[in-house]
Amino acid sequence: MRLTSLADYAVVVMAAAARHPAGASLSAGLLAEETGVPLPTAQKVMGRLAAAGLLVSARGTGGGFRLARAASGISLADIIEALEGPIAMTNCITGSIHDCALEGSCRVKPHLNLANDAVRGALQGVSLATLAEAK
Amino acid sequence: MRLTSLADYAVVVMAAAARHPAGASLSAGLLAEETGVPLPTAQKVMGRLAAAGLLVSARGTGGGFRLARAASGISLADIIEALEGPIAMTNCITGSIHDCALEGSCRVKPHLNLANDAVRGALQGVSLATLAEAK
DNA sequence: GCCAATCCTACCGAATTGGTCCGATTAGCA
DNA sequence: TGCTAATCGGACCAATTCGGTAGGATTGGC
Repeated sequence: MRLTSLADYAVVVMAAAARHPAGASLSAGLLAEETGVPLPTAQKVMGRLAAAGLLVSARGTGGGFRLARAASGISLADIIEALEGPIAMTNCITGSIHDCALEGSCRVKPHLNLANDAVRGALQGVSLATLAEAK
Repeated sequence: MRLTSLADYAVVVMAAAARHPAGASLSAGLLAEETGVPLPTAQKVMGRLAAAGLLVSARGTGGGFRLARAASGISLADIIEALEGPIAMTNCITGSIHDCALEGSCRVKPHLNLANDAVRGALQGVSLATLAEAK
């Protein structure tokens, strides 16, 4: 139940980006310096955030990243899913993967489904706008 | 945000144990057969559950495990913590570990604290008694 | 006193993660 | 119009943790 450090960095970087005026072009170097995140790591994190559609990237001189949508429309769950994949406590939650030998006879799965929804809801309830607030 | 497969197995095994009469001596082999969990894995999982105080172990012939307390007094959070350690989304949540270079200047930590409490609360709200129900 | 059953500890291979480096692309300028 | 500088994008590599296995220690029964 711990998120990876890359996801952790992603939250910090996104919060820093949200403090800038909307639409501004933010390079990985700038945000790395503001947050203290090592530059190479920031690059990787922002690349994945862009691939997930949370950031829009522009290459070349003067390029950089900007938020794909308003900070209030991005949730903590969105950021975590961008780095770690779907929020699913167990493999059997996501309908596509079926590598659990117990599937079918498992008697706790329905209950875990409810618990998973509760966790996911808690993370979706936190918006990036909230995370960017001063304190 | 995904729990390890050992923690997943622990939930299944504990739920199976909770379906037996309270106080009965349950060997790892019995529960492994009932749940479909491989025996060596079940042994390891139950050993950790005993170390965490959720199960009480007895050695020797006729020995085995039994729940340390009533199923209604054991939460999903307890089981997960027994296998994975404290439920803390980030390292900086637990007061003892301080290996984050951003600490002190990090501006999102207070918000993550709230999110972490929400997740933990969701898991503490699910009792083993509920997990053991038929469906 | 011996034997069988059971739990406990230590070890090993494998997969994911975290980090680094180099190449591809674009805008600006001479 | 060609060149340079700046930036993103993808590929590679070491390290940590996870999952599984095997052997040893302990206890109760015959």
